[in-house]
Amino acid sequence: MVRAVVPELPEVETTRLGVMPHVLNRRICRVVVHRRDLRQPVPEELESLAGRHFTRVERRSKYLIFWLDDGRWVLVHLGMSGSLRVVGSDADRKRHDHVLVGLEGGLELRYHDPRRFGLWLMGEGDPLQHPLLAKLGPEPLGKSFTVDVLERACAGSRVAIKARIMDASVVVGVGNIYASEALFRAKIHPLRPASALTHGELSRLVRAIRRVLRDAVAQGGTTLRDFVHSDGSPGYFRQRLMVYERAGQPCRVCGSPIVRQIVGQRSTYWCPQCQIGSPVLGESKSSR
DNA sequence: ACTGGCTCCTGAGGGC
DNA sequence: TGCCCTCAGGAGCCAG
Repeated sequence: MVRAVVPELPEVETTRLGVMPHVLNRRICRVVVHRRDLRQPVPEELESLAGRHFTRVERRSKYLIFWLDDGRWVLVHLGMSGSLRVVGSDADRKRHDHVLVGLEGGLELRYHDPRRFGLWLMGEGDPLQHPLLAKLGPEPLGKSFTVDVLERACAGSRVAIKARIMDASVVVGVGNIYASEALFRAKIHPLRPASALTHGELSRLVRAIRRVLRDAVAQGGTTLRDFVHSDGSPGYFRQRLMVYERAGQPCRVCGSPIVRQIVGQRSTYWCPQCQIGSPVLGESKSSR
């Protein structure tokens, strides 16, 4: 029952670290786009990159920024099912390998994305000013994500805290899996209205988000070899999950059955015993 | 200004 | 064995 792993921030960071050493300063021989219809059309400009090379690979939120030697950049988002890997250029192309970046030395950077929710964009200047990046909140592992910042974002908000921490304008990189996991670790009920949390609870939550993401990034490090010369997808790790996808199973701390409910259109899991709090919000009556 | 809901897409898994 | 149905989800966008 291993579901396809959705790339969350740790997976994106692991991808960056895995891909970077193989693509940096290696001349691009050719770019082939097999399917252009991702979330937005893959820019045709991409196919004229032969002769250029990448000088840096950075990450902002779940976006990867590949800097070119002429000042332009390529922005890649993995969406829900995207992955990047480096293979020998003679490796068989798999179904859903949509973008191939051939590099000197017989290597190829390949973008694989069955659901095509991903994104490839090009631009120049400051990528952080791009409309998709300009309004993003702080990086969860950076210094600017503090209790005060979260407290301000939650003040006066009646939204469930789980939805609040998944809002990229509050803090980036907290996807559906890690939102449930962080709330469990902070012992906070996911349905509590954001404004009802105390300073102490928000402080716990900030620490839990950082811990859960940092641990996952650290684990990702052990899978880096899978990014090269592998015919499979990158070996995304599976962190030991405490609640996610464990509905009905005993809580690893107290043994109570884990509860699942749709919150804000997304599956949400929690332990009714460990995560106390009186959700003031009504039942979600989503049709999904 | 907030907030909730819809949308893109395909593969996996369950039921029969 | 095989078909059909449902579900999952990042995040931009839109409407109330």
